[in-house]
Amino acid sequence: MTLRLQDTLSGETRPFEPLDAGHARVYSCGPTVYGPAHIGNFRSFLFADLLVRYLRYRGLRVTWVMNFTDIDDRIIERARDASETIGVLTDRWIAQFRADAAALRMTTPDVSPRATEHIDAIARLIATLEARGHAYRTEDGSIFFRISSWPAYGRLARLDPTQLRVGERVEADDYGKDDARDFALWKGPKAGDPAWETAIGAGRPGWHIECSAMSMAHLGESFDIHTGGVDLIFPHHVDEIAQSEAATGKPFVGTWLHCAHLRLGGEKMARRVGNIARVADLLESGVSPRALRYALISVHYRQALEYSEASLAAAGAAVDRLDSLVASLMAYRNDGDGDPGLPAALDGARAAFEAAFDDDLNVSAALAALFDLVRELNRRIDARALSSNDARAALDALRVLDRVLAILPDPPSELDPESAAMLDARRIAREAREWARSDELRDALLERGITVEDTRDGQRWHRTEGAS
RNA sequence: GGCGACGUGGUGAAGUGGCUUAACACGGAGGUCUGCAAAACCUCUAUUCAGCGGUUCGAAUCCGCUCGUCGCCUCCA
Repeated sequence: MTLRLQDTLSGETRPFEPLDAGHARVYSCGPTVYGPAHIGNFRSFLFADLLVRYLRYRGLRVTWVMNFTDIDDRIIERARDASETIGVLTDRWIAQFRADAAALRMTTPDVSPRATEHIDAIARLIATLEARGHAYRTEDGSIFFRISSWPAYGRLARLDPTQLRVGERVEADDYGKDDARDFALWKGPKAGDPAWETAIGAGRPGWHIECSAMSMAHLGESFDIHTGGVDLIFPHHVDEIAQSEAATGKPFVGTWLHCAHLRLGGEKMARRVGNIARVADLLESGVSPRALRYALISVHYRQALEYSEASLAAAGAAVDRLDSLVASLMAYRNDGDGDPGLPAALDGARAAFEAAFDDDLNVSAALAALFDLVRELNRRIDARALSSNDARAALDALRVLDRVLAILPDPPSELDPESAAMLDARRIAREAREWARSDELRDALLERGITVEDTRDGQRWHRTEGAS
């Protein structure tokens, strides 16, 4: 069995085969850093994270590029409002994004290019488009892509150009183009706006061309996978394809993957709607970052996902169940011969897990396989069927699957000496059946953020989620 | 107006022609274990897959219609 992915452009689900055998090159449209990303944005970034993690789990080398759009109208506007430079503003929000991403255990991309650091590459790409007759200039120094020069335009979005409701959402055109459907590659200089002096003149890049230039700069003119939210299909990705392929004459991307929206209150989460939630705010209010990650990744990426307090609570409970199992396995001690059925159970779970992910990243089915294993292991723990070595092997197997999911607790760090002493004192009190003293110490440890539970193997402890 | 997606239990959600009289998680009810607590385990919790009609030996799964929800239609992940 191999990984099969559903490509937005062709609509087909087909086996994934990288252009270079054994090396997958992936580009993900990253955030525009004019403010903090919301968890709907993060759903699509975590979907890309899951993809990259699974490709690596499958033994592929992966080069993952996720850009920062650090120049656009909103950034200019915000910087002006705050009387600061766009560099100061975008640095701040990039730092915030990285903190949020780390909290959610998003893999750090191999390259995180910034648009403003690729101005020359962008200018060169535009110059090529001009030379090939796909672009034209307007009086203000802007350069547009001429859609009529590219017959395949719009195929990704399956849009009929004659049916577009031109004018409905298009603001009064600031830049004056030949055809309403043409899009800006380069925006001519405007008083007060940042501009760069380049071989194609002064100005700043349009949005779509950035992603073409940055992906090609780091992954080559043709690469394997391009991800983003469904709302980027049109116009962003449609335009990327047109300008990239018009410039190079080569196929741009092998597989397009698009993540469905996160919803809140039945509607797409969007600043415009006002129904957004932010990572930092949620963590501030005590939400466990792993529960949030679980809530955002636990549904198939092409399925709209409703976010709510209840879904977050359910995710937290599911994560707790995993934590309990991990704690049980770590505390487990038994000198017996071991469970002859264990290897088959572990292998079966792994096979089911992989089959699910191979099927276009069916994470719900993969989680079902994981939780089937959880119940199976708990049963064996209760029955004292495992040996100490079995418990270690089971834990190792869980950690292997977790290379993809990244939802298990971190291996526990050392306890501070004082807490360790309290834990030891409690053990002694329990051996003396001094229950009041035992309960007192349990409460005191809980106040220090350490939850203690008693098992046949003695005490086991874990750090209380959200308290650390 | 155009294009597209979706509608499965109290909730989220797998399953897309027979292996499923429907995974898994959350929630609920009862039980076991236990100094207490917690966890865990066991049993139960959809004769049914928006509605109607059709195809088929057989449909949640294919086709048609109806109803409903959501998304995209120029810079939103």
